[in-house]
Amino acid sequence: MTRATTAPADRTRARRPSESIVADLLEAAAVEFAAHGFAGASTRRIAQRAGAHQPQINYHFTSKEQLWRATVDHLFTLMDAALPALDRPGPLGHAFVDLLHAFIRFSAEHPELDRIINLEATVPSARLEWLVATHLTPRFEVVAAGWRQLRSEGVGADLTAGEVWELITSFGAMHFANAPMLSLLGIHEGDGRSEAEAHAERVLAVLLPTATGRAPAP
Amino acid sequence: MTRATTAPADRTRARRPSESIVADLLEAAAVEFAAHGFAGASTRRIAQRAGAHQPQINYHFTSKEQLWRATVDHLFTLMDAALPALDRPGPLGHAFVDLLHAFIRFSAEHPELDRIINLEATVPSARLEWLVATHLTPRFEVVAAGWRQLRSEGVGADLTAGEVWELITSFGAMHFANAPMLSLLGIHEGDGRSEAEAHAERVLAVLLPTATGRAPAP
DNA sequence: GTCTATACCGAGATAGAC
DNA sequence: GTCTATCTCGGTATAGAC
Repeated sequence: MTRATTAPADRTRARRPSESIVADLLEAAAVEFAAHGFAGASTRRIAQRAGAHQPQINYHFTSKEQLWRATVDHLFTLMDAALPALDRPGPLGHAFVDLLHAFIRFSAEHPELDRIINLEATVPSARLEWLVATHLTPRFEVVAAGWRQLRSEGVGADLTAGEVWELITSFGAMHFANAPMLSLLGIHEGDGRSEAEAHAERVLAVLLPTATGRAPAP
Repeated sequence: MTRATTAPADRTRARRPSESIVADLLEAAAVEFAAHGFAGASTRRIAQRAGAHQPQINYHFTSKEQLWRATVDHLFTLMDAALPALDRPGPLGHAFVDLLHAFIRFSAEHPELDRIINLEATVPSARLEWLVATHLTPRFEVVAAGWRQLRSEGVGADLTAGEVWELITSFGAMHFANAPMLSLLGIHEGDGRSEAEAHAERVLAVLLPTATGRAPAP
């Protein structure tokens, strides 16, 4: 493949038509940052994975740090597009169930976001502060308000909003973020779409044990 | 402090009496590996934190990789010393409750181990294979056998052994491993010893909702 | 066993031709 | 905007005096 011109084809990497380089760099950066963390990831490898040259990262993103932030922004944009709103018309419980299913499904398809968040979560840093203030806090507020409303209606397990958030982001997302380890352990049935739905039901069995016709599997 | 000899005191680091260097290096390595991952941690910083010189790491541990494995071994040794056995005399349910309390308490006191595991869990590697085969699989087998026994006695929520393992290691341990993020989010009340007990009760409320006089808080 | 000096490599970032 | 060449820095590991 790679075009058959008269020029030597054994170039380090075929020249790119310059169209989607930024998008390709963001996608490659998500994989590398998720796999090795900010410090461990290298811009050389990111560029190589995207079929670009390393200095193009500095040209398009100024610095490695800016590339990291753009990558996180990009992944959250993808996630928002995949999640339904919580304040739509109809029963809040149904909206909550749908939101959780969509979140788990997204975590299965894009484990990179949860991995990146977990990699930053353990040590204070400017990146973590930015991540929490920019992306996590606003979303937590929405979920927390929804959960408190549900609880005031007598629905849901006896858990605080914070505990619900922790349960969803740890137990819910870790199943896919840590898939390589769980696979070696013999847990993790397979990455099929049905696996995401099954896992969402597991989480819901804990959060909404008796609500809206939902019950623990027999 | 640091001894007042005639020699210049502004040495990079005071000379060590050579007694506990290995132990100090292991402790420093746990902190640095937990904070930055294997690739992101640097042997220079580890040595500096331990009050040693960087080449001493290669002398005592041969390589960075061997230092990492020794660090993991060390942390698991600490954990084993802090956990009660599951097959002691008496009701298995009680032993299970005690084990979980001790595990959560250890996770609160030594969040480094869970952090190191999570940092490796997301990408296949020789280190991950070693970690799972050497340390995780044997312990998982014990917990899984205990859980299946409990279930056969009609005790415990309707969860597989794998799901119980995931719940404990993610929701149970993440509360302390990700404390910096949760603190910025406004979750996480404080690191007190009572916080560990409270969190263990939360996990048990999910795992053993109705067993042995245990019930969800009113 | 400890410490200094250093070899060697790969990192991020920049300059400048194209 | 792209690409090559290169600067500078920090990484791991090793040699050899003490």
